[in-house]
Amino acid sequence: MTKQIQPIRGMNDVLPSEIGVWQYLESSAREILAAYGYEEIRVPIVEHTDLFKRAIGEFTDVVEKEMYTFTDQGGDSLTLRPEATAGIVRAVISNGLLRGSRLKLWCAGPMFRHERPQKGRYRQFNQIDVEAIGFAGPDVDAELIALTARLWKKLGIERVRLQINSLGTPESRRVYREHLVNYFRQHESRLDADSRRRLESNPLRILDSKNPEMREIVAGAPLLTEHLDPESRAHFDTLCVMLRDVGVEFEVNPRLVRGLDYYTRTVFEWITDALGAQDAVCSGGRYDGLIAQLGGEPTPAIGFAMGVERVVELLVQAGRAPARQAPDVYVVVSGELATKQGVVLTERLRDALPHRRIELNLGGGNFKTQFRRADRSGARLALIIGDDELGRGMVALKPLREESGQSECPIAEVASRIEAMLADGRR
RNA sequence: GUGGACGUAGCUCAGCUGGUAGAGCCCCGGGUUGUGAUCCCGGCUGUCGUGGGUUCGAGUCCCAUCGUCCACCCCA
Repeated sequence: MTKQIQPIRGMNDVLPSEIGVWQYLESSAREILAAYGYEEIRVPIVEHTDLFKRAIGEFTDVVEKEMYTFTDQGGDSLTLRPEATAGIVRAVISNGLLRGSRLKLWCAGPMFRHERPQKGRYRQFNQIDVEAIGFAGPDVDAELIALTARLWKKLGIERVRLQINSLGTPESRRVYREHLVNYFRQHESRLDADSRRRLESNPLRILDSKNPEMREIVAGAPLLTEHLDPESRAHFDTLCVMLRDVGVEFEVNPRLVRGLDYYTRTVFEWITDALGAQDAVCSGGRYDGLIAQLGGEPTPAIGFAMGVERVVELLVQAGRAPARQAPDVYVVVSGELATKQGVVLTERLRDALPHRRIELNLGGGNFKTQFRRADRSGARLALIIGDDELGRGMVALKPLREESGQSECPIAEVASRIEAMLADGRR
């Protein structure tokens, strides 16, 4: 035996037994996005490293230590995308799609971050990413959030709640940041090691500390919401009113800070208590400055990313994982002639009943074996093709999920007979 | 990057204080020669994660390494 090759840490296979939930989530999302007028865009998984550095921020954890970066044969530094927005914005600019037009786009696929894996966090993970470009809001903010609420409802997910906040403009945030740093400096002796580090790198994150000992200091800190510029204040107030008007419940969390540098004004996050330490299921916000920062016309925009693995886990926990698709008919063959005819008759059956799942027994096996396979497959009907029956121009049909016995029918009528039996036994 | 727990057949796991491995499920065959899910009988599978060390002897002790899980950091 040669040595087996191991899978890469933090990268998972989605097996056929699990794929049903994924498809359920994807098709539900696809449907709702289409209903809101969003169009799919597909962009590369690899981009120039500089794109992410400029978009996400040079000194964020994602860029500093979590990117899969490599040099290609031409000597360029490339990176596997750690998030989707940067690539989508780049594509919009590269293809000249801006020019005053307004875009509603979505994109789904894998992202890559070199982190230590844990529950709900993997090195290759999937996101459904939605972006509305060219809208200043707050109406689009409200609609986008309503879209996500509608998706949870459609999926039957209840263990999520919405938190929102406003980060204001870059200017007001900078002013606030100074207030915050001043405040924490006064209490520096009481800060834990992580928080002291953040004082330099990202003071806003101290507000988000999970250390209970930090709670008191954090509680006394100045709030971002108290330092918003008037326009951001109005924007946020209107958003809150709109959300109430459409019946989306939310909490304002003045300590909600996003990790990526590009966010401005509205930020939101759907969180759950069902996934251990990883509580964010879907989050995003407004990034009014990013497009200009990447070389496009200054254009306001908002977007969010949904963690597919996390939502899949919520669906599984909620018992919303669809059952594996079983065949409608399993074709059992007996005898040399019947084995040959089995292929032909099954193909004809597929012509006649294209919407039915028909599984032909392949690779031989005696009757007992074939029936066992038929049973395990979950098929509702067994179609029996034997040399005896063929000699008389007949085949046999046996229901596998009910008591009623086996019956014969002429080959010419088999399609309509199967259809009748399947329709008959329906729930 | 840091910390803790764990790695025994395809899967779930047992294996006491060291004496060269077991159960259930799955899979395959059989129980009158063409009929499943129950029942009965039989059968297959493991370099006990990997590499060293201690020992007459290690799945069982020690070290290292890889991997999994959970948490920190950070994030979807």
